[in-house]
Formats: sequence, structure tokens, C-alpha cells
Amino acid sequence: MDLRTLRYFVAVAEELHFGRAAVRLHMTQPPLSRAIQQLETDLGCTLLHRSPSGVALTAAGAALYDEARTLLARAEQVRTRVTAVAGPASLTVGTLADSAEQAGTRLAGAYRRRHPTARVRIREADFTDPTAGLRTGLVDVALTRAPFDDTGITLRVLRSDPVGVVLRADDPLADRESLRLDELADRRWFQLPEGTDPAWRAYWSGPPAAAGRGDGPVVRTVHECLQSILWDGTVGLTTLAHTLPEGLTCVALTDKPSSDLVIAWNSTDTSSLIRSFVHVAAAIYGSARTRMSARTRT
Amino acid sequence: MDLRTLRYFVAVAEELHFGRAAVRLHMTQPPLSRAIQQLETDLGCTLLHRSPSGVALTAAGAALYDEARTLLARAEQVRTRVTAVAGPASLTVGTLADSAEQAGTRLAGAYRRRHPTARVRIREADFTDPTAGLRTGLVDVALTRAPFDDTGITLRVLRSDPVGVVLRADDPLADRESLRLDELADRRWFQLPEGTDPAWRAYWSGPPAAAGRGDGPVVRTVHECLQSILWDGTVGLTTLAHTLPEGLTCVALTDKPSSDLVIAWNSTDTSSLIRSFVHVAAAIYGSARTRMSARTRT
DNA sequence: CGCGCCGATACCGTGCGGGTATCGTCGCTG
DNA sequence: CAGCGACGATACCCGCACGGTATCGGCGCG
Repeated sequence: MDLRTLRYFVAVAEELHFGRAAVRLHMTQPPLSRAIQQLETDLGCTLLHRSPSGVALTAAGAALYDEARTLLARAEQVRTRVTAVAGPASLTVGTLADSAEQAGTRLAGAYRRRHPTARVRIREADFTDPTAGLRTGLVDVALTRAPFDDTGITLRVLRSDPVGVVLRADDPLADRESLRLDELADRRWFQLPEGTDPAWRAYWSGPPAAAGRGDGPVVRTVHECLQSILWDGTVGLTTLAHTLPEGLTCVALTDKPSSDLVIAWNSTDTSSLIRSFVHVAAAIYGSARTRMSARTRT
Repeated sequence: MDLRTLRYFVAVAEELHFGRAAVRLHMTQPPLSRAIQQLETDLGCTLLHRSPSGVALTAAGAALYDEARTLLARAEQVRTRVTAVAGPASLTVGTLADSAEQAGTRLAGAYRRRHPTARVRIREADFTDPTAGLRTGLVDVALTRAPFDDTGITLRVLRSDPVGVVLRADDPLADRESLRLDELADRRWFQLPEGTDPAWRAYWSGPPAAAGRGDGPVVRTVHECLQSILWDGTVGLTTLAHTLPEGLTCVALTDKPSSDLVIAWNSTDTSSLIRSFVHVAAAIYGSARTRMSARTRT
């Protein structure tokens, strides 16, 4: 008799319908049926009268429904009380403007629900620092995009997005299904600012030829980037998942490896809030493996 | 945050020592450490101060200790209240005297702890009926030994015990390491009563030659059997696990297949108490597979 | 009588909980 | 001060239980 099973039972008891209860629980009907059966054998009594036309509670089932609801409520109280005692912990999250899209807001919501008392601060970074302040200690955890120098940083890939090139909607290539990078070698590409992480620069810069010319404007933020495309006709890279303003389109690049959306934190920092943040993130996205950078052992 | 993990934490909080807590929980230390870590990331706060010299509770840990204990107590209340509402159900268990040894008492204890309100009646059977009254409807579930005619009966093997021959301690063969059945073909063997299940008779009778002679005494119970050996010098089969009275020994038989200790119930009877009984039994013994007899589909 | 609804069952793949072996670190002690 | 022991953490492996898809059985209804 664990809390999960009780949650299942409460759902079934309220819906009086396995299928609907399963939907509410974000699962399918068969494992739910099985879980309720196991609960019944565990308690040693029948909780539900099943019939092809529906489900009805037995006396024991009705009793369990009340008991389970209060127990689950108390369990929630335990969680909030304990985290309250732990004190108002704070966590600073760094993001690149790019990665803070709808998935980022889902993550924020889930995390706030899990830790209502925690103070979460957000700090947006520009392209100068792919770690969004992790290196400098400004943030505890970063939601950003690989690749960058990750010595001393542990990171976990949340998702992998294909990358495309952003063009004006009236660009001659705008309605192509897909493109190769070398087809755009003669365009003006963005330059990344001085001091940008080398790995990051190598990935997000355009074709080597264009980068060598260095005739494009230097941009520090996504907004600068998009405005430049609209006004200046330059081109730049972004993930296909990104939503674009009116007048711009994104064409997939066949010869560009996908971009990893990662969550990163300092390897030495083992704070529970960070671990919990990573945990929540992994649960929201399809969980991928954690990868710790090889420590520079002298 | 499930109840199992909270039980783990309570144990650690009380012992302040992972190793001892693990012993108390009947598990090993590493998974316990891991479970506590997961609890900490789940709650997002540190619960224990670890040091090589021991463990200390943090403020949050102390709070969780209190909260968890009351929550676990309430969970137990839920169980007892619901089963109380379900009414005083009763279950009749049939056993062969043989199989009701210490393992049987462990099972009885575990079951009573699980269902304090259930009335459990025990009915001992003699060798005449290997199903111990299951066929005749006298009992709901039988703890007995295979093989017997199991049409319409579902049974589950709990354990498999090697079988030996019971001899007087002063028998010339009594100190042999092991024996073959044919070495005892000239002895007087027990006869099973008329009407005994054929499969059962075939297994538990002695060598065919001795059975054909039919010169041994007919016994109906284990006690009759043992007394006959002491007073009359006959021999008989039993499991090696069986404890014997003074003056008798049991020598392993190399050419006799092991005897299955099984739990059996009528396939049509799907009562929760029975399922729970089977569940508890499977948890106590190393769980084996359930096997349903091929139904006689006409 | 066929079809649709609903819960149960069969079967499969994967993640997690538990196991063993080993490490890192601290403190005690000869 | 070096060696050793105690203790929690880590690495790795395995079995099982949970959740998934496909299908069945039974009842009601047009």
C-alpha cells in the first residue's frame, strides 16, 4: 500500500471509470486495473464492484476513498512542512534567451509546484557566455545549449533539436525544404563577440568561409540577431523549434548536427535544490544520461 | 516520496547509522544510501549531515522524522480501518500435518499481522485427502504437498524439498549418507488408505515391489506413521526438512524427485483474502510461479 | 445479431530497486 | 606518521515490477 497506488484508487473512485481515471493519471487503463487489483489483494478485501456498465464502490472502497484522500493530503503537508523547516532556500537559474521557450516555462512551473517556498531567480545571458553565469558563480544552474567548455561542469542533455538557418521570408531560398551550409557561404553571417567560448563559437558561427571574411554584424542577443536579419539581410543559425516573428522563416540544414539543450551545474556543487531541479527537468523532458566532464586531475 | 522511502528514512534517523538501519530493514547499505539521497533530491533539502564518524539529523531531517512517523502510523490506521469496514471475513486453511512446520507458522504470523480482523480457521487433513478439504469445500485454501489431481484447482509451488526415507536410528542403513529406493524394496512400507488420490499415492508410496506386496500397515497421519516406524520397524517417506522425534533418522534418497510444497485454491474462487494469502505466502518463500491446471473445456 | 463499450488478460520492453564489490575519507593507534 | 578499520558513497549487474500495446470476454443496445 504505497501512496502512488492510493492516488490511483482515488482517481478511480472519483471517476468510477477505469478509462477516464487512467487519462487523468496520464497512463493507460490496463496497468491501472492491475494496480487496483493488487491493492485489493494487499488489503484482502474487494474495493470495487465491476460490471460491464461501470464501477461502483463497496463499503470498504468508500472507506478507503475517504481515508486515502486525507492520507494523501497529509503526505503533501509533510512535504511542505519539511521544506519550510529547511528554510527559504534560493536557486539562481541562468538561461539563454533561446532556450527559455515554452518547455522552459513548463519546467519552471513544475519546479515551483515542487518547491513552493524556494526563491528562484532567473538570469538571462547573452551569447558571450554559454554557461549563463555558471563559470562566474552568478548562477547555480544553467539551462542552455551545448557545446561549451565544460571542465568542472556536469551537464545533462535534455533534448536535441535540429538546427536551421533563419532567413527573411522574401529570401530566394526561403521556401526551400532544406539547405546545406555551403549554399549560404556567400551570405553575410553573424559574428559572435570577442571572448566567446571557442567550442560555442565554432558550432554557432556560419560556414568557415563566411566566418573568415568577418563582414557580418556582431550580435549579443537573439533579439539583435533577428532584428539584423529583418533590417540588414544577414543570416544566422537557430533551432527549428524556435518560434520566429512575422517576416522570418527557418530552413532546416542537412549538414549541421543537432543542438543539445542541456542543464548544467558546477560539478563541485551538490546542493539538493540543484539535484532536485535536474531531477524535475529530466522528468519533464525524456530523461537522458548525465555526463560529467573529465576532471582535470593534475 | 512514497511510504517505503519514509520507512527507510525513519530507520536511518533512529539508528543514525546506515549499516545498522539497513540491517533493521533487511537490506544492505548501498541501496539505502541511495534511497535517502533520492529522498533528499525529491524534497530539495538536506536531511542528514554525513561524516565518516556517523550521521546527524539536520533541522529538516528532524522535522521529517516526526512527520514521517505520524504519517506511517496513519497509513497503518488506514489499512486497519478499511479492513474493519470490510467486515470480519473468514478464511479456512487446510494443511497436511507435515507441511505445517515452522515455515507454516511464519506464514500464519505474517498473515495475521496483515489481516488482524480476519478469522482464520485451520483444518488439518490426513493422508486420505492431499487437498486437505479443498475439493469438498471444507477449506478455502490448502497448504499441502504435490502431486494430486488438480483439475479446477490453481496451485503455486512455494518450495521444493528433497525427500528421504525415515528409519529407526538403530537400523543398519541409518548412518548411510544416501540411499536408493531399490535398496529398501524388501522392507515393509506404509500403505495409504483406500480412496487416496492416485497421483499422491504413486508419489508417496514406497518402491513398486513393496507396494505390490501390500504387507505394510495402513497409516492416515504423520503420527501414526512415525509411531509405526518406532514400534514396528516399517519405513516411510518424508521430506528431509521435517524434524523427527528421538530415535528416528531420515536418509536422503537419490532417485526420488523433490517434493513440492504448494498452496492451492479452487480456480473459481477469486476471493481477495485468498489472493492475499497467496501473496503473503509467495513473499515469505522465494516466490515461484503460479500454475493453473488446464481447465476441462468440453 | 452485430457492434460498441468497458474492464480483464497476455505479452513485451525498460527503468528502478536491490544485490556485490570497491573506493575515499577520516580517525584511531601502535 | 603510517597502517588499519569504520563508514558512507560509488560502480556495476541483475531481476522484477510497472507501464505500454494488442486483444479478449461479456454485457447492452440498436
